[in-house]
Amino acid sequence: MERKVTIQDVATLAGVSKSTVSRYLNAGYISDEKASRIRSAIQTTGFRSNFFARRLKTRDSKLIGIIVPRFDSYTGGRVLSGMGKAMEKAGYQALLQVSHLSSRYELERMRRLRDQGIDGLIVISVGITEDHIKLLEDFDLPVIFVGQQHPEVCYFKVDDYAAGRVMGKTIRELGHKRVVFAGVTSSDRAVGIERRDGFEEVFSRGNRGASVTFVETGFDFQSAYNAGAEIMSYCPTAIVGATDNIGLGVLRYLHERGISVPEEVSVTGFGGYDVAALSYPPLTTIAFDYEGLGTMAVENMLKMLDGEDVVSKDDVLMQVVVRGSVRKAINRK
Amino acid sequence: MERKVTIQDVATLAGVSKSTVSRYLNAGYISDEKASRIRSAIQTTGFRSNFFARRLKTRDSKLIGIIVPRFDSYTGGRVLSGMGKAMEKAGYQALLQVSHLSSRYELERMRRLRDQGIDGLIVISVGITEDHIKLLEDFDLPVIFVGQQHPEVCYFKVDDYAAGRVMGKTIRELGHKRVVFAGVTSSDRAVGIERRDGFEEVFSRGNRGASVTFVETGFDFQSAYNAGAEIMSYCPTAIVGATDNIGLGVLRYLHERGISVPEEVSVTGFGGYDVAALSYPPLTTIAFDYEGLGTMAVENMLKMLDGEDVVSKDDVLMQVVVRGSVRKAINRK
DNA sequence: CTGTTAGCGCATTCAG
DNA sequence: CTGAATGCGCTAACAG
Repeated sequence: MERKVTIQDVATLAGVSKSTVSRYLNAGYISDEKASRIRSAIQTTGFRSNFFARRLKTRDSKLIGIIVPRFDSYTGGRVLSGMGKAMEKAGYQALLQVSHLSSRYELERMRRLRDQGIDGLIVISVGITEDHIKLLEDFDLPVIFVGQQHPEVCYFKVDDYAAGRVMGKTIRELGHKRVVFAGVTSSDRAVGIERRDGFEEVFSRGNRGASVTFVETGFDFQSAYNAGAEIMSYCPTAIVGATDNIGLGVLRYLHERGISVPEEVSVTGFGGYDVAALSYPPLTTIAFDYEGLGTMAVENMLKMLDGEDVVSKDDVLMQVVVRGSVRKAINRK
Repeated sequence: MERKVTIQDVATLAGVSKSTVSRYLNAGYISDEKASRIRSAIQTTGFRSNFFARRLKTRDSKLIGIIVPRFDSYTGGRVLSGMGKAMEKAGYQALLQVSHLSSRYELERMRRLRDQGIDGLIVISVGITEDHIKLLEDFDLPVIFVGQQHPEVCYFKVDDYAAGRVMGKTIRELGHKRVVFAGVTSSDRAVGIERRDGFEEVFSRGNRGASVTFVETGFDFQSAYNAGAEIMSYCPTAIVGATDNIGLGVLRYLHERGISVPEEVSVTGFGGYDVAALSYPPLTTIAFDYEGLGTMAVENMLKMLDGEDVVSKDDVLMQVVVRGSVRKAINRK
């Protein structure tokens, strides 16, 4: 347990004062001679400045708190990846917390992170509630939400409503009439409500004989798979999963039951997970630029940290990816 | 920019001294009366103790640095997930960095993290080199490596060699003779060398007429796909991918070329990615308990932090998962 | 260009 | 049980 070497040790060894060393460290005015003496003193002592002492003075930590719903999620991974790039470029680090897809945990993590000396907080949220707004009142640091929206906060997200509409248009134009929308809890506004509403809006309006039945599942592959029987009980010609995971779970169910896709029923998802290209048949989906979303969130956080104003954005790039899992409906009588 | 409220403010408002407040905060001796006065003072001021000041005194940060190869990787996500659970339980947080699958970056991140006031460091490594060992010499904090091994460090990993052997046995028993092993760079000891060596050892030894050709690809799906033509040029009856991603990439290539699996050629992977169950046909693989690995790494880090000794472990649970992508070889003349 | 002097906010002796 | 005093290691005026 060797004593930690401090800036003082370096100073005495180099025969200068603490402040001179500090200046050396922080690009201040230094004569070449002393600079080199200090350099070698640091070398021999193996000095490394104390992170906490420094931060106690300077007031900023170069730390951004990030809350993700899960670690092992495709979407989260992509968003984080985009965030990582932007943070790295700016010399920031991530302090990570997981909400386990729970609003309660999310709030708890927000509170905890706030007290950890971070400069800003980014929450990949599972839904922005009144409790969030209330909590934000005694936040003295910038907060950005990702993936969900609320008029009173700064957020960045994909346009789930538009995505739903695009999907509605796609399925409608293929002539499908009996559709099951396999979605998630409406406590998730973006995925649970917006995608569904967008879909129904375009698909149903003035579409004679069209019906869309809602079946609720969880977010994971498995729970979608489990809902397979219920879904099929409605004899749909198309099944729209609210996420690619759901679409894939359904696909698996159908495959095991020997129900052929897309001949007997079309299946789609949302998200653009690259693994969705590997299923059999490959899943038609709407691909979002999650990485871009992450980058955008961080870049705007940096702006906020810089005192600039930022405006929320909910129309991150997306793209319909039509693959083998859909075809024109055969509307039997 | 309202002044930050400090422990002093609370003290004066409550009519006690700073130290009493500090004691209140840290479970010291306090009279009930003062305790409640302090409680309400904290309430009204909205006091929150300064993270950095606290850490400057107490010397520990409850922060564990973690380096992952990528954010958007299945394996990394699972390991992180396991780590997250264990850290949470112990009240630790993760300071995250990405190595981008590069040894150079990995070293750089290790250095950076070391100077960030973390209590310990866990590196999901892409390969432990001499530079790592050298760097470790002036590390004054516990370091654990995950996924790779080296006699001079503490590490936790799955038994890649054994996994290779198991796969070798599996393929051999199915009667395959002409095999292509689609692997990765040998700079990755675990995945690039151990899995391959284990496979060859069991598959080739005394296996009359057996041959295994090595084709190098990257870690990602796409580069495996790109290697498809080269792989097939050897006319294998079985293709063993060093990871599930590689297996899936190959599968995709074959599917697009109309080469049927497993009728014409068997394909396998390593890892147990859950998406590998969704491919067509579902991929035979060896599943590792990555989440358990992550948990184990953190639990042992906590031990080290506690001054206990820990021993490296390289035999994390694994399990062969035989799915539709393999069948008995038809060894035509 | 450089040394001296003050704290940053908190935890922790040490006397009461 | 409590308050006063001290210092963690560093940066930032302030005078030279």
